[in-house]
Amino acid sequence: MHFEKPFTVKGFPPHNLESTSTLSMSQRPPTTWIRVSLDLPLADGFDYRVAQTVEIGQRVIVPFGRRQLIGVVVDLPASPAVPEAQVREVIAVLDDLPPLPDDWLALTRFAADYYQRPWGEVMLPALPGPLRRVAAYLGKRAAGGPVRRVERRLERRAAKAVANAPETVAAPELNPAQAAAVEAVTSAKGFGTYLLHGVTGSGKTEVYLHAIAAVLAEGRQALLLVPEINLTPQLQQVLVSRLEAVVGAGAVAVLHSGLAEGERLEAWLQIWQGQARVLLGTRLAVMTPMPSLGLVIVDEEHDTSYKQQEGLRYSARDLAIWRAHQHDIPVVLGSATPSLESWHHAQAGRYTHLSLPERALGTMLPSVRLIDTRRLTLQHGLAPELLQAMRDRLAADQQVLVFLNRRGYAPVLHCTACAWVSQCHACSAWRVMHREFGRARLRCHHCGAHGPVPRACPECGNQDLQPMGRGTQRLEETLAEQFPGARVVRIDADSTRRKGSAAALFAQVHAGEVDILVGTQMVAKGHDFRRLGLVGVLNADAMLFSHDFRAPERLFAQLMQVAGRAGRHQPDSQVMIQTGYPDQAVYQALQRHDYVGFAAHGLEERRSAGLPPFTYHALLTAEASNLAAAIAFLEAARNEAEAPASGEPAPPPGLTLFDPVPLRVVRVNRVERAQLLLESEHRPLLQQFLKQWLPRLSALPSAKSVRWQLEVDPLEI
DNA sequence: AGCACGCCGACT
DNA sequence: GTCGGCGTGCTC
Repeated sequence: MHFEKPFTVKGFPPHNLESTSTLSMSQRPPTTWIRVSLDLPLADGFDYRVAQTVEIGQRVIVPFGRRQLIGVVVDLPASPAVPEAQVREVIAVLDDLPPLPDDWLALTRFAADYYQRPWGEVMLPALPGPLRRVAAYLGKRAAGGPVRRVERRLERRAAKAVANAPETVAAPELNPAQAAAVEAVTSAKGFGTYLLHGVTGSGKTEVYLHAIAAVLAEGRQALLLVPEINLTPQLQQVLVSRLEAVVGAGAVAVLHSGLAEGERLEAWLQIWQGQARVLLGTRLAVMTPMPSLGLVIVDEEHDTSYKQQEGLRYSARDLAIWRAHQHDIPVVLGSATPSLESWHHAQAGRYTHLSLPERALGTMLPSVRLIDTRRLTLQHGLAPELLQAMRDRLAADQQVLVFLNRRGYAPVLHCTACAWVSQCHACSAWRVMHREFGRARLRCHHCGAHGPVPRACPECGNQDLQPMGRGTQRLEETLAEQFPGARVVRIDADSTRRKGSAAALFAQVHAGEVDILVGTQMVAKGHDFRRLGLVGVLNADAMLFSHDFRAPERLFAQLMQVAGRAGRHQPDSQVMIQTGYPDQAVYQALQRHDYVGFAAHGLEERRSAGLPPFTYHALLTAEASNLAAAIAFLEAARNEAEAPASGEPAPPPGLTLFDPVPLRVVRVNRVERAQLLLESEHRPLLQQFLKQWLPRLSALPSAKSVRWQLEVDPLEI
């Protein structure tokens, strides 16, 4: 995202919990009408009557039909928008918190407009659960409300706390490129977007730490976003050890969906009050009120996890940039493989490009070797050259990582006598063969349905059913056979399902108790394996021919990331990629560690094809029990745009509506899905069109028989 | 989205 | 005779 004009925001003095329950009921006359936003897909606001003084940003409990809901006061209208007889009385005005601040209201309002959702559907889910649940206030166990509960917990903890000052863990010296990056960010005056481009191991984290320390020294707050929960513990540790010694214990707060509700509320309050000064969190943290925000950092900015995939489909990275713009402060986007969107902005000079060209420890990047599998006989899917390299590395007491982004034992089971395959009954997908406790089972990765492996083919009775292809379980089995002396461990979504087991498995690897690590993309991010000398990549080609135009970009980022696990401490480390298409641009660029060349090539393709970042997309998706109904709705939606029924404007020139098409996996859980893509070179034009088109879609007769939703800036089409 | 009302099929 | 299926309609 890019913004031309900065705008100013009112300052927010830190709030103090002590004063909140006696929020000043000033001398002003009582309010009569309030407009309240609720978490409903209906309208932006509903009007109520109230007999006391109420401020914008306060939360209220209101009757809605037979229900009671918590909403946020967004306006104090002179008169209600509906006849007075329809207007009901507010049940309670909540004053356990100060009114939500103006800048937070503006942020959520922007997100609601941009992503085309009612305001309340953005605001309320952005609040910690207890603050938006009526039962937390009116229920039997409310006990003064959730905020009071957190206060009491903090008091108890403070009474018990022994002053354990963290030890001035010394900051390592910055290399010149790091120092220049820190200087650029810390000397910035006002809003600016900084694209920090540095390979894995080049020391981006150190730049973040210095920049954060600088804003803390000014008495301001910093927001650091990471793509995944898994990445918070190690970063939290670093932040605490490096920063809390300087600014005091409790300065670092963490927010992600893995926290219990109470913990989440506590961190959220600490940040809003200004007691906590650094917020480390996943995408949801971007909506936390921060009264003295001075710096925003988005680590691994290219990561698709920043885009929420349900409900409000927002991009936390884009909202983070908007927030920095709103507060007139710098925002740093860090990545080894920036998204082409961000790279394009940097090339055009809208973002400041900061580069960390070297590995901080001075070690070399691993060499990348492409193994052309077309004229090779593979042994259980492994090239002789890779097997030999593995033997050599193991003999040298190094670790080996084999990356295969496909979990399970085999992607499909098939009958050797007829055409039967293990198809899912509810989805248009194969059931994947898994080995669980020594027993084979068939599992659908889309709907989760599972069952035993049939003894004989259900079609022809043949008893010889064979797994086709291989997943991580089968690879683990093969490697255990091929390397009888080696300790093989598999890390994927299946082996880490139980809470804490991922951490335990990674700890084993770090402790050197593992020789060969088999893993999916779970192992690609963040981890620094000291003895790792070789990374083997299997079956990456699958992603090469995906229908999605972003697939090559994603493959490149993923393989760079996996490759980055190697050689951070081993001087002669190597990456071996098995491929049937070694001439593909992605692989050629990987071999040269050439992000810049790859990005230039990718952007040129995007430009000539008229794709983002040169155009903007919105995607209308429909689900129904049958595909025809979904398509019919999308056709009606397109007709409504092109030949509007009742004097509404036709779509402006410069906007393209494509044909409705089925999704790649058309049926999931007995629901069939299709989509309609909208494209424009001009973002405001697309926005304007959507705003007046969406209400008309709700009025279509076919809208009632399908479930539909609109996504702005979809990442997958 | 909920939650009601409402009008037709198999069961304590 | 009721429980319950989801169609349709309303919520400041």
